[in-house]
Amino acid sequence: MPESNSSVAPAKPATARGQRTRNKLLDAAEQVFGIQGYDRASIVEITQLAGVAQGTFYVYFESKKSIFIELVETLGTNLRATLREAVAGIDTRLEVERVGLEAFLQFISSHEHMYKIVRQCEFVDEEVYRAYYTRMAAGYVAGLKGAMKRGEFRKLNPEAVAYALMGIFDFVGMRWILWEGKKPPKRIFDDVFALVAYGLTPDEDPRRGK
Amino acid sequence: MPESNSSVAPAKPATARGQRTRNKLLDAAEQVFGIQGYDRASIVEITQLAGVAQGTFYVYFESKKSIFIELVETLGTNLRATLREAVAGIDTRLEVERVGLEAFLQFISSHEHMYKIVRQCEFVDEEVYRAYYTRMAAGYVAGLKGAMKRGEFRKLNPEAVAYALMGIFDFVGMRWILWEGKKPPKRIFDDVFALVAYGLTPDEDPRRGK
DNA sequence: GTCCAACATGAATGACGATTCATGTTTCAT
DNA sequence: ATGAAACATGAATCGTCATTCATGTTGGAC
Repeated sequence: MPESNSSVAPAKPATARGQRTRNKLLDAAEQVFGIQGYDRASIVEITQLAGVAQGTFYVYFESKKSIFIELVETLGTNLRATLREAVAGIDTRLEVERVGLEAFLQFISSHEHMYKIVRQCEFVDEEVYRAYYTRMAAGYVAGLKGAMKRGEFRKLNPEAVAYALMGIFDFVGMRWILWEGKKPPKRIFDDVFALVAYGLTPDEDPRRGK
Repeated sequence: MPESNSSVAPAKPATARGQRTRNKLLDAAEQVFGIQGYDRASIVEITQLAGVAQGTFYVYFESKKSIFIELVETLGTNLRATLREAVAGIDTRLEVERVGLEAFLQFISSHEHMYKIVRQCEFVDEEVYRAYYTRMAAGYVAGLKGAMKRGEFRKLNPEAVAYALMGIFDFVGMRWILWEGKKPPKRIFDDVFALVAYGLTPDEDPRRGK
């Protein structure tokens, strides 16, 4: 039996040329999806930007949806790996938060299309979208639990805290990096961090806090 | 001169019947945009759900885009009004935060499509999208400044705090109301609030805090 | 150097959907 | 009651796209 295929998922490229073309398509797709959004993005535009013919797209990807999902999952995996590496070896948990925020802002600075791509995903494949956040949250929760157990952090529901912190990062990134086009000034960064660390309530003890 | 029109913006309805039909279309559009997303939503589907003919749509709206924008702006205006009323007359600012969070969660509980509609807006009209958040932030900043001046809140950059808090609310709402389908349990709500009020750092004074 | 799997091509197919338009129907001010 | 403005209709128009396919081209294993 010589393969029963007809329109199954394309195999991974077998040669270097194939790999190169596939990557060109992924890069182009990240641009186009990021700027136009999923539905307005067209395969024509992606292939043109990648410098290949329309049909070539289907040599490497099963569908418009499948390349999009691959993009989202890759971005998520890379972000999580980046954060993991950034905080590896840091021993105080509060410092982990600071460095994590810094690394997050850095990452999205160099992947300007992440936001739009991830948000579009909500409409393309809800499960993939949720997985993006639940996996991120899971990593977070693990760290938070440890810090709470050790008494480094106030004892709160770790998942609630994880989503709250992700929300802060997301919105601060949107406001400054996405809208302003640059990392927030130190003054902003420090104040966000102070809010996370100490909350809105001023300290009674004037020696601590700002 | 009897009107030079041909395809200008439709006038507001002049009769009660017109008003009713227009509202049916807006309601249907909220459903359809919220479920399908902007691009996948079709005028056919909106008019069918509203129980009118396709052509009727263009009696009241200039385009698919214009009804969508009207929806976003109305939702934003209503949310801001709701929050304003909810916190009116509350004198301690921390209590304002608590009640505001509560009211926010309540509002989105009864407008399950808000999230998706607002997020789609990023791709439909970026300016409208930003305005949604900048207007919300502006209201917030005003309140925060006052509380900081009075010493009720730690002195931090009010805009940074506003976006951080909006981020928290947004993500907590997404995680519990959107994904779980119900308001977060009290335990979650309280912990989110505790984080906002006191931060991650545990109190040295064991009398305060959880 | 040959040859074949892998890769590349771009025109054709088939759907779908926003908007327009020519034509009816209803409302209400007089 | 009545006529004109408002409102309602749904078929027709004009584009746009994802995906397929029949056909060429290429690289590297032997």
